[in-house]
Amino acid sequence: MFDILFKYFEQKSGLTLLQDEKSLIEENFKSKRFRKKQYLLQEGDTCKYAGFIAAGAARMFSVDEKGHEHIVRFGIEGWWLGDPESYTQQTPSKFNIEMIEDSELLLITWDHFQELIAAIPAVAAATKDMDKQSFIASQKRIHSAISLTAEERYDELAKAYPAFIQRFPQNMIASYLGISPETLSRIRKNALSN
Amino acid sequence: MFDILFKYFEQKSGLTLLQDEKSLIEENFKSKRFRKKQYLLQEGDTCKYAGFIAAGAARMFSVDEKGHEHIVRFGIEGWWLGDPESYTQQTPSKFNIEMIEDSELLLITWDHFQELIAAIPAVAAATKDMDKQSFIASQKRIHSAISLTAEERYDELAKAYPAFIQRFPQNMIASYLGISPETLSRIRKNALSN
DNA sequence: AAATTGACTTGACATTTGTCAAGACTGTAC
DNA sequence: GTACAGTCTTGACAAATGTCAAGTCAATTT
Repeated sequence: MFDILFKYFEQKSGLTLLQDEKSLIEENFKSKRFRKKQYLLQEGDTCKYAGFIAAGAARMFSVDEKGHEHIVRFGIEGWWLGDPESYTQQTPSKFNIEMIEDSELLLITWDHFQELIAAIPAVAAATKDMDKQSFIASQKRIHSAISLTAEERYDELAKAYPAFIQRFPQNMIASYLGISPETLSRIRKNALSN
Repeated sequence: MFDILFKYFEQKSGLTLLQDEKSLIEENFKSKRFRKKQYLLQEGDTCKYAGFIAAGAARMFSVDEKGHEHIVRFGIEGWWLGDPESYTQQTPSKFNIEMIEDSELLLITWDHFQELIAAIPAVAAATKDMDKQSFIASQKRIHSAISLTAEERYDELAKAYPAFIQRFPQNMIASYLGISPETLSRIRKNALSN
């Protein structure tokens, strides 16, 4: 069950983990099962754990005054969950993280993560790479948001992450794109005739 | 002129730079003046240098098929310029970086930056922090883009970066927010009566 | 000083997107 | 098997935003 995590660190870092290092990782993460609709983080709470998704899927979202949900991020196997701001600074989060499917998460606190980074070069390198890639991906999404129409944003998502389209309900995809479910339904309808 | 850069590394890292380290930094960066409207990076070129803004201001933007510009990022004194994707992977960029004012930049190639990171703990720590903060800031902007109206996005920007509002022309602020200059003009007009 | 350019505003109108309400359909719970 | 909740679709209409064109103003150039 930790294998996917070891593989992640090794691939991202380009290094190989020693047996000792693997043991250290296992000691610092704790594995936990989540049922669909269960929360890893709720608005107002501090993000105590970052979670590596060994299996399953989740979403991070906010809820506005009108009760509308806005999905900031999806996560599937091999991705990380957590509100970076709340996690690194231990401040209350504005977001919720909820499982979309039954999931298996590997959890770690900020302090334990810092220990691993200090002790294991592969973890340090992988983390660094992760932050950089996250930033690059975010820039792309910002660029889409300010420069494309709803339909273009949908097409781009379908192309970049086709798995999302099949795996997540349409209303969540709409929320992720920042449009209403009705608009997305109409976009998809139009697409058929093109 | 390098003082602002030294201060940046020290503040971000919480460490103090030794004299040797300062010298090493000076050797690896090169200082260059840019006139207003001059480009640091043009679409299609590879982002050879990252630039630390010692003085001045700039914008990073794309141009779509209709000739419309979309500003992904602003930069002012103490901020960095560069397309992270193009810079770290040395691939052609989709963006342009242009000075909004006469500016003084401290430039460094990717390879030289890696050398500094390896040699100077304060630079390594500051860079790590920078990536994390950039990601957090990006997440906030994504959240605004998908959940707020044009007016709310403007208000948020005015609150978070009041300096931008005074310093940059309205049409650029509009482009940054992903709205037309006319819409921003009307938003500002309405705001007066509230 | 006259001409030119760029930034901003304003009005009229078009287009996109959101909202509300209703209905079809599916899978799940009881 | 029936009821129920969730998801998606569709239509009618409202609201937000974009587009085009014209005009003002200030700064810059000639």
